[in-house]
Amino acid sequence: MPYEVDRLNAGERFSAPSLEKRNLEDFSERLINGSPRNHLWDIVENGNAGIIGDEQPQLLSSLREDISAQQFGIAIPYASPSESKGQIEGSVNPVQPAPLPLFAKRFHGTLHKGVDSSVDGQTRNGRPRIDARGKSQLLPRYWPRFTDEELQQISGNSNSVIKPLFEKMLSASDAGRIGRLVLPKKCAEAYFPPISQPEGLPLRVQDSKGKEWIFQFRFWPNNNSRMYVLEGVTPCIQNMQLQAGDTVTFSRLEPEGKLVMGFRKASSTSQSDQDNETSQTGDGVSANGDADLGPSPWSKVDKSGYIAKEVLEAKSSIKKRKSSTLGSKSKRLRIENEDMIELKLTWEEAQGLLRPAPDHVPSIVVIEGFEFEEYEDAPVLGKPTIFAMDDVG
DNA sequence: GGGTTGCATGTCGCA
DNA sequence: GCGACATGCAACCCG
Repeated sequence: MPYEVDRLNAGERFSAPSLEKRNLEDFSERLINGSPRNHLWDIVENGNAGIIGDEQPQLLSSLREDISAQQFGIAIPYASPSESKGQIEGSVNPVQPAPLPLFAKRFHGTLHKGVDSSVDGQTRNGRPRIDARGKSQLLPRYWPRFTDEELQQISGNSNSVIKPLFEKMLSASDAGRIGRLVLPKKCAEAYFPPISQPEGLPLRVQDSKGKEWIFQFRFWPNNNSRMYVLEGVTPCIQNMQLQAGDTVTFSRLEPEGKLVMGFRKASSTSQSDQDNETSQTGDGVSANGDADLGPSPWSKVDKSGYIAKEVLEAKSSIKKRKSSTLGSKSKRLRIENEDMIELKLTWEEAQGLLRPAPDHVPSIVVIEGFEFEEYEDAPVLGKPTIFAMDDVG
């Protein structure tokens, strides 16, 4: 799959310490805000009917919730009229991946695959428009961290492009037997069809091995807000042998519009980065559920975190879940500490990924003997953009 | 009695 | 202070 890196010159550097706080905030917001709107733009521009066009009548009948859902398909992102309008007006890359994790080191391996400067004009500075400030702002822990291998695996050999949407670490209750996966509100509202009734609607999701699941996407009234959940996820979670602390990822196949659910084992994330070793269970079934699919890309994704755990560990995952002595809070702390380590590493790496926004000349500031380049505008972070070609190239 | 469902409540992080 | 989220728990259902 061809890749491009927007406006990234590895040789150029951006002086991170010189970033003003507001610029960093701007920067992240621009990244974050880009995704949902970009997707809507895809739909509007490409006339993408999502998966509805070829979906089961049963599913169609369930999509009574909203006319927009019927038009755009299950995977429609929710966007307010104003947001939609703003997006249409915007100049975005039609196939730009969804929110880029600011310091996601798993993109690291992709970044040197080439630079295609020909697309610079598509997304000015590679940044989504910056209006709708604060809207659709996803917490960093929900930013998807996909490697190119992961993306390729999900999209398979088809011409589909995969759009990372978000990811979520499974809590104890998510991975429990109740079968309810609490969805981050902003993610749910951004990437799932809008629902007006608590009953919600069925949502068809394809897992990483192509198996399709139907979850009930719904919400509960919660104070004056909503709490979005996916119900009926237990079979899927058990099938994937997930447990609390693991991460499920949501992405979307374009142009089909299919929601794709992947996962990442918590225990393999850090270890895999150190080991750089692929493991697969003895029976040929990797822990991500890719059973005997031949040389699956999962099997070679050393850095992706999609690394199989030992088969015994996998088999005992349910028992372990019950016997886990880690409280959810302490587990969360532990995991977030791991993220901090990851963040530190990636920040160093990110130094090489940042470059100043064009048309900005830095002012040199000397602080304690060190020279810093100070920019008024936020840096541009190179990121892998998957682009698809149509019939005419 | 066990499982499921729907809501309430506590905690935490962010503005 | 408020919103989001994790989880507790009571009500309900079903075998």
